[in-house]
Amino acid sequence: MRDDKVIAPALLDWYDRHARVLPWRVPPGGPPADPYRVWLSEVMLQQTTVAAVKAYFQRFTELWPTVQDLAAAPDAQVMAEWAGLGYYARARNLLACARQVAAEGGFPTTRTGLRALPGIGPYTSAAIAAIAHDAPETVVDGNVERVVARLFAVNTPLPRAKPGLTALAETLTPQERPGDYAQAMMDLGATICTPRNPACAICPLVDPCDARAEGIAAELPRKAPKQPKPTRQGTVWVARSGDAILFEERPTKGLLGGTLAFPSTSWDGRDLPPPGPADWQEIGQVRHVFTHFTLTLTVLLGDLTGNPQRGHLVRLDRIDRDALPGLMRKVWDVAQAEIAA
DNA sequence: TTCCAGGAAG
DNA sequence: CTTCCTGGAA
Repeated sequence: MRDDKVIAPALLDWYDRHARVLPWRVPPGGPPADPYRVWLSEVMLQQTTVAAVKAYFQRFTELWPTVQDLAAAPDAQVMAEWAGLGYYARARNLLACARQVAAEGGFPTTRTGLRALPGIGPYTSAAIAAIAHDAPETVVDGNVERVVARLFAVNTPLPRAKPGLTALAETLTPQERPGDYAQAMMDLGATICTPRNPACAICPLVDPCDARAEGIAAELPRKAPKQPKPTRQGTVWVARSGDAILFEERPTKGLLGGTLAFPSTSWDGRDLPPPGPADWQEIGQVRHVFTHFTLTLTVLLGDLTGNPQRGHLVRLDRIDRDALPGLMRKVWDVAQAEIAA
């Protein structure tokens, strides 16, 4: 019978030598990390890769070094700085959370207290408690699910396996250095125990790993088959008026909520009229893949011949491509190419 | 070109 | 259980 007690010490020993160096990280065994920086990085890392987050984290901490600074920022500036990172509800929750924390004089120190804040769920609450306060909380992200599924050779497919994997993960969390341990688990998943070709030959946990023993490490965790994505259609209007272009804020709830956009139909079958009178010309199409559907938008360009029905005009030299979400950047690029031609 | 990884909210 | 995006790998 395997002794699970060897797992945490072996992993911590590996982490002391191989911890990833990241802008929001404190070295192994170092002083506790700043809760604000841990929180900001973890929220950005929700559903986002480390590589994509780095530049955004640098920029945010430069603009807003403390949670009080962020709390005082205007909504539109935060949305613009977040543009391109995706899942824009995170940005709205980020600001709501910052304001609540600033009003309360600082971050809660317990997982339960953190869990009550906007945008902080089971993963992020455990991560902040463990990393910033060295609390013995069990952090379970996609990396940890994979490592644990392999260590215990769990064949149940995700997402059904999740509660069991969490329970198994909890049995491994040490009382010593739980913060470093949490980061070590995630580093192991990100660099050694990878989804496709796990580097078992250099893994510090190769010895106790059941999946490795059974030769099924690369097949775990198993996943339920996924449904095909439907395709949706829509129309987007790039409306010119002299040296200005028509934009509008999307409603705060729903897809691309609160972001800056070109006026468009609703994409769910409901037809909306053009934002104003113009001789609309079709100039191309853009394709964009969301989590649950693929969207094809037909791009129309036109010069307004009357007052727009909605939105507001932005002068060409004031348009900031980087303040647009990915889909609207594609639309803008199509329009730019046409305007230049 | 398609496939896939990656948490929270309602 | 459904709704939320993007970029990097295959």
